[in-house]
Order: sequence, then structure tokens, then C-alpha cells
Amino acid sequence: MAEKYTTVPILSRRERQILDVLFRRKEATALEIQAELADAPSYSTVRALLRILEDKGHVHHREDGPRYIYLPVVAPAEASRSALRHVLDTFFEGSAAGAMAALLGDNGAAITEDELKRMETLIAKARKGGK
Amino acid sequence: MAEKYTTVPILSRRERQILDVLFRRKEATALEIQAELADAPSYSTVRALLRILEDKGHVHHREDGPRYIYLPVVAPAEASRSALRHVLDTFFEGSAAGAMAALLGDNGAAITEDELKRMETLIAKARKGGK
DNA sequence: ATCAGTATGCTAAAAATCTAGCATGTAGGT
DNA sequence: ACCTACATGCTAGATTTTTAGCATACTGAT
Repeated sequence: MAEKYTTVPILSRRERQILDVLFRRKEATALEIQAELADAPSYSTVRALLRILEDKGHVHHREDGPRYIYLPVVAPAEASRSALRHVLDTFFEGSAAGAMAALLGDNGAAITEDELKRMETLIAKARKGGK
Repeated sequence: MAEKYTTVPILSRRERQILDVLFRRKEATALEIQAELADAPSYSTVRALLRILEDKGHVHHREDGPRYIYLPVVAPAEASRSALRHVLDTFFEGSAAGAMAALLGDNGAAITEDELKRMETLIAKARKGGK
């Protein structure tokens, strides 16, 4: 059993929010990020935070004409896996099935038939592939 | 499509860490929490944070003889659902199947045959129950 | 060539978080 | 009854986070 938990980089509140937006959108300008924040600070502030995140190595930017487009440094696949794992560990004792039960049990979730099918396929594939 | 995101209460770094430990353990004393923190501050600090969390209404305590045992205020079912949803929205465009693919594709995840079976059952049940 | 609009860089300071330490209280063993 | 071990309450200070604002640079249209 795991003991200490270091999954998921430890960020400040705003940093976390901003990075999450970036993961959701793949990439974004400071302005776009600001627009998506529920409790948005000033544009200037968002930029400052992005600069900090870049300093810390969590974020990267490329230039598009005069403006900066930011993107996460960590590959989405990796980041998502560890975020998911963290939630599983925190709330479901590490069990994927447990998490799934929560999702499926949540009527608001409205999982489509397509999704269900896709999941079945995945399970079948996991059986084969899984050593 | 959702626009702004307020899922998951916005907590400071430490508050988040501590609350997560509480969710994982269901309940714990300040000392137990401190022991589980990767980057633990002093006992005194943990206690202070717990008091703050209690002030803010995220945490509750009962007394066990001389000591306090803390627990989350929000029901696990609810908290977990919104945490999960948040991860799904952030990394998988809201798709449960997408998340599952990530999990199953992760060889380190080692999903057992039991889990797979359980998931299949859940899917079957979701079909029936679904509306 | 100039002007309006929009970017970034930087800095300083407000606000919030995080931390430690001391004072005090209680349970239990001797 | 007393002492030890371990709790909590509280307060104040250090540190980090978060914020805004000013100076400056670039783009494109007139």
C-alpha cells in the first residue's frame, strides 16, 4: 500500500486553475484562460501567473505573431493518468471499478450507449493485452 | 457545453492536501494526517489548518476522549463524483470511456480480472437502469 | 508616418497562506 | 495528589501567492 502521496504537482490555487484550463483546451492565450476562469482575476494577473508557471517549468509557450500561446509541458497522457490515479486513490481506494460505479450510478452523468459499448470493447482488449 | 468551472471547492494547497487525506481515510486525527503528508509541516501547523478548514465548513470534528477526530463535511459520494467529473472534464472531454482507456492502457495500473468483471456487470446494469 | 489597439516585461505591494511556539487543560499511572 | 504525556486554543510572524499598474513594443489600417 502506498504511504505518502506526491502525485499531481503541488501548485497554488490559481496555478492549478490555470493549468487545468490549459489541459482542457490543449493550449490558450492569457486572454482565453482568463475568460474560462470562474472567478477570474485581471488579465495582468493571469499573465503573471503564466510567467510563474513557465518559470517553474509547468508551462511552455510559443509565439503566434505578437501574442503568446501557452501549453502544458507535461504530456496530456501522463498528466491525466496521474490526476485520475490521484482521484482513484483518494476516493475509491484505487479501484477503477469503484469509480465507474460512481459514474454510472450518477444519473446526471448520462452515459451514452456509445460510451458503454466503447467501454466494453476496452475491457475485452484489456483482457487480451493484459499479459 | 459548460463554460465556467466551479466544480471542486477552491482550496489552498495545504487545505487541499489535508482534505484529500481525510477523504482517503474517512477520518483522522491531526497526527495521523501529518504522518500521511508527503511534505509535512509541523503538527501545530496541521492543527491550525484543520481549524481553518473547520471554520470554512469543509471539515467537522468529533471528540474521542481528549482528542479530536476530523472528518470531511461533504459526503464522500458527492465529493468523489465532483472530483471525478472534474478530471473527466479537464482531461477527457467529459468522456468516461476516454478515462477508462487511459487507465486500461496504463500497464502500471494492473487492473485485475475481478475489476474487469465488476465493470462489465456495472455496464450491463447501467443499460437496464438507464432511463 | 502615425495612431489605435493590443502585447509583453517588470516591479511593488496587498492579501492570503502557512508556520511555529507558548499557554493551558485533561487523562491516567504511581 | 502529583507528574508525565499528550491535547487543544490562540496569537503573531514569515512566506507565498495574488494582484494591479506602468512602461514599452509590435501590428495593421488610414
